[in-house]
Amino acid sequence: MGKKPALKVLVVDDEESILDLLKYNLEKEGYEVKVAANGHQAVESARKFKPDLVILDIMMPGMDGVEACRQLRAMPELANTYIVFLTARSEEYSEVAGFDVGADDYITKPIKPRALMSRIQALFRRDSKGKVAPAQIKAGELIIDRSSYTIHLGSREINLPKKEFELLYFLAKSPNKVFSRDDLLHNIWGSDVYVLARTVDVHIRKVREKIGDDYITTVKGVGYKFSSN
Amino acid sequence: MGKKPALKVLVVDDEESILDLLKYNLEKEGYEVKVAANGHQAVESARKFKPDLVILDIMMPGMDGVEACRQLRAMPELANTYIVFLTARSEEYSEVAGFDVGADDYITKPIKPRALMSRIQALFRRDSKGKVAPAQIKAGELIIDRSSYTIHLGSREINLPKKEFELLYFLAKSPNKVFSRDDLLHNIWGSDVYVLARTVDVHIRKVREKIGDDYITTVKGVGYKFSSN
DNA sequence: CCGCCAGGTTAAGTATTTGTTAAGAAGACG
DNA sequence: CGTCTTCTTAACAAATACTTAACCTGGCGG
Repeated sequence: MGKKPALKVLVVDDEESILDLLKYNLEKEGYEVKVAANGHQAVESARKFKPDLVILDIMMPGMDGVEACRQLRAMPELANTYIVFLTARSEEYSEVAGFDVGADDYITKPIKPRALMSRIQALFRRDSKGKVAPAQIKAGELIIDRSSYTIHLGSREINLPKKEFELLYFLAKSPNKVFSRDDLLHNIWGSDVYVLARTVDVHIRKVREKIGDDYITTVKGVGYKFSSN
Repeated sequence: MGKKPALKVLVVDDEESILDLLKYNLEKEGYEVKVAANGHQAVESARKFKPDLVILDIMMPGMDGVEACRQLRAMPELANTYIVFLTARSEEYSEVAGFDVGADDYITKPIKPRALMSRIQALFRRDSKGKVAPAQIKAGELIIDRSSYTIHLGSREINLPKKEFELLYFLAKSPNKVFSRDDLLHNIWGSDVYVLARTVDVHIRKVREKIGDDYITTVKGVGYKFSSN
């Protein structure tokens, strides 16, 4: 799984306990979180922070959530941002008002952390589906099939562990292009994972052991490439 | 690529405000929309209109959604039509009833326009991949029969509980394709059920216990797949 | 020749993921 | 209601993958 940069979430509520609860849970899930205590702060923070998701309490002193949402929606740089309302169970009326100003979902208090996290992941999931990663790559005798997560070499089916598979897949996706170890680490391990660059060598070796030495070429002093001859 | 004809949606609800809301949003997305206020109108309209999708309120005076669905499903010309139920959040029981009569999805009120549109697009996207749920799947010694909710392994008939059956069926429907635990949860448990991903493991184990270890393969770090060797 | 550098190879320890079991919760059913 | 089944969670065991470190090899400049 190529890790992506952390998704950014802005949480807006006037109750500090709610902010803490959400911040704690979101960060535990790997999101980058900022908080704001009212509508004005929210709008201001959003402009700089450019969150992927704003969780917005409807009832707040000063600028309320609905108005804040309207202003957020007016910011073109937040066109792809999800806005989710927090409402007390009773304030049903707000749902309607909320969707009118472009909210994507709403969450009723009291907050159930696990359900909430699940829901947020579902929101983002839709988004990321739109990627164009070929499901199958062929090169000579080799077929790399992402949907079944298997490799075929001639008639033989080979099962690679995740990292090895991702490594081979990543290289094969751009044949003949050389990637440095750091490129590979960044793209396959993720930007926030700290492992030694030599780890790549070991994985390369294991892949070669399984598919032969013909497909991955070492470019000394630079890195590795997938050769399609 | 030439433009395709607009997809047709029939919305059935006894509340006019709901009809308006859905019609407005669907048309904005480019769908061709017709509405009906009750089950009878729905069935009648569907016969002529041949919608690609019917959004059907469960609770309606006169013929209710479940019965309407049954009648719609009985129309051969609607074999490829999706039927989605609208339910109030509380009427959980209806889910079961709904799927029994052949609904493809359900949506809880209150309606969240953007989320709903996303979901509908996802439905149609699935369609274009050409997946029509087969009633019977065979693989080696194994026969999975959806209509009787049983499986046969060689000459032995096995009864699986619902979740285990759905899990096996879902995997077998796309042989060799790997699904993450989250994929499985969302497709089998539903999008608003919050259970731990590890729950899937336990069900997988129970299925394996009954049909043997040969059919479901673990792809470490990724998920499970049905292997059709 | 020698020593150095980059990568190859191996093996061991560590970490992560999955398998398995069991117990309790939640439902179904009479 | 009580009983039985199914579902979910938690805990521990087992399997496998990942990372590191150490050593090996071959090329190349001094």
